[in-house]
Amino acid sequence: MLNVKRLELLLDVVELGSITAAAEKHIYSPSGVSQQLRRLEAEVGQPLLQRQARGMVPTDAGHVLTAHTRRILRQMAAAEADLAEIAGLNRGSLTMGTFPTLGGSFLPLVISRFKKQYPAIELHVRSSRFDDLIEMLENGQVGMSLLWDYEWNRLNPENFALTTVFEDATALIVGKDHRLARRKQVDMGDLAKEEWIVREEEHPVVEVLHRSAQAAGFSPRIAFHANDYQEAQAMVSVGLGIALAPRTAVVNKHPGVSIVSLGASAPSRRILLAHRHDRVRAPAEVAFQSTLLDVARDNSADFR
Amino acid sequence: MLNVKRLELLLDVVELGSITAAAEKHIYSPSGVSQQLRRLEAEVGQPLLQRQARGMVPTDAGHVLTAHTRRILRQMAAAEADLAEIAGLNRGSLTMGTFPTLGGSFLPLVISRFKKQYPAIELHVRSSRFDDLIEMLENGQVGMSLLWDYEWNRLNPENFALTTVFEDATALIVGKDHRLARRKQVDMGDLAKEEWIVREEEHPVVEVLHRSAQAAGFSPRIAFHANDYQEAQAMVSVGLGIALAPRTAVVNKHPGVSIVSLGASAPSRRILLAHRHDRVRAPAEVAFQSTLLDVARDNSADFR
DNA sequence: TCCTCCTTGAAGATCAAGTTAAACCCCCAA
DNA sequence: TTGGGGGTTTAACTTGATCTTCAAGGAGGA
Repeated sequence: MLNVKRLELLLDVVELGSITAAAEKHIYSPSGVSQQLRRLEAEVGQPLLQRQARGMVPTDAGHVLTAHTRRILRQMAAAEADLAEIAGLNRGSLTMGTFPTLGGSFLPLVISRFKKQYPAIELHVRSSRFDDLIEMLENGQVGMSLLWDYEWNRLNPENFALTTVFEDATALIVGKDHRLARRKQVDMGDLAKEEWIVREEEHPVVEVLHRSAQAAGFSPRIAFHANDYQEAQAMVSVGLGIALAPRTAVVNKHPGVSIVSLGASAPSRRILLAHRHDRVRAPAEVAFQSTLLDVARDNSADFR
Repeated sequence: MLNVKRLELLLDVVELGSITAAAEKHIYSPSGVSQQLRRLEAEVGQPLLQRQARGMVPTDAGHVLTAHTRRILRQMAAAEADLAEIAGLNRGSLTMGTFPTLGGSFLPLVISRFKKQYPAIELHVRSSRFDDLIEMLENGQVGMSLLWDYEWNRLNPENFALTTVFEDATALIVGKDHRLARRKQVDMGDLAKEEWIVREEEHPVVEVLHRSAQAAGFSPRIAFHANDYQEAQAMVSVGLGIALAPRTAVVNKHPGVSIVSLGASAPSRRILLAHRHDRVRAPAEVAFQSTLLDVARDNSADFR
């Protein structure tokens, strides 16, 4: 295959009219340029330049080759320009994962700001459950993903590079007419007599309830198993019981309920952004992470 | 500037799906390929490949770069092909295509003048039918070719670079004693009652007849199918019927016929010179084109 | 669990791309 | 004829990129 550097030299010799001029342009010695041209002619098997008293004149083959060289160099310049565009975030795409409660509250804020800031970048979001997110991260279906953990089952930072986005407190949901509805904050210890509405058994918030109840010295009585936080809020609103939920899960509050802080008496979950350690990240991904953390900082009050 | 060898490696890794496969193709060690890719990524300042459990997948930048690489490599292959062609043709030869009617009238004038002007250049002419000419253009058997089209089936200028040489009017051939033999010009409308002599059914001039007859409001009655214009003229001369022909097809007029202009009442065909867009043309080809256009200009009166 | 396939890193060998220095060629002027 | 100046070429050498080998490490499948 032809050597592009040599082609470029040929082009400059033809355009500038002499080996010396081309050598100056490339900060080479004339001798070096001469040798490269000789090799190029050997490669193509025919003379490309006619040595004349005053400089060089291309042969037919030289003409053809310089014309092709212009195209090749133009194509290479185009390639570099395109790469610069991607690095400059005028182009690119990224795919990220999230889970439902954040997909319905925090993430839309991030996406909205990111799209405003980098309108050219194609953004794909996949919402799934925890185990699927881990799998998608591992096999590369998503480049990064939002995840969560509690203090008793921390994610191992050796498996993924983890960045804490914010702490998502556990809040108490009570009916509008409940005796605690007006309180700013209550303690788990005050709730020993209550009936509870929980998510399906294996849902993590159930464990939050059991652990914090146990810490407060009682064993919760379960009145109802809900399928999602909307259903849970509806049941709370009609007085069937009270419930726990991550703060972000109830940013869209049901009109018939009140949200009360539990302070430090209930554990919070950590919201994390994860990506594979071995993955060299594209500029678009780094930019997205930065936007996401900005939004988290700006809106931290709402999730407390 | 990007290193083409590395680009080629990237392309092969992407296409073959693994570093090992690309290394085998190039008879390199996998380690060497891995190192080159790493350097390429360092050069462009961003990841190009995502290392995955099952092989490699290109990033956005990787996709863009491989696409450009294909073009660059294609361009370089074209350069080498052109050089090989020049080398094989002993400096300054060219091959062109034509079709019979021009090969028997216009083209000899061009060749005669060109040989006088450039005696050192070897000239090859291949005469063939339309479809073969297209194929020979595409696979490089001819560097340029004369072609023709009518207004209802124009050649696509995206496929070939086209230069109009001249318009070849459709003329009427009548016997010496025919009622219209003395006329300078007639209209298709005057020919509704005539018997026609045509070329074989799929010949384009048959379509010219049907279209212009239909435009003039009649359906032509066919008296004879001729194999070439000489035969057609002979049949016309004995009064079997009249015929249509491109003006250039009857520059060598049969003594027993008269040629009458049809003005705008019959469509003319366009005579074109075509060459491949991606072909950088040798000086000999450019010179030939220029001579050809000169001859067309000088002799335009004869083809009208 | 081992085995296999693949990728990566470190260290060294090799060869092409550059250098310098000197010669050469051709035209031109004294 | 001779000398000088533009330019190119050759020879010999240096250097650094590009390969290799060897070894380690990771992930999937029997």
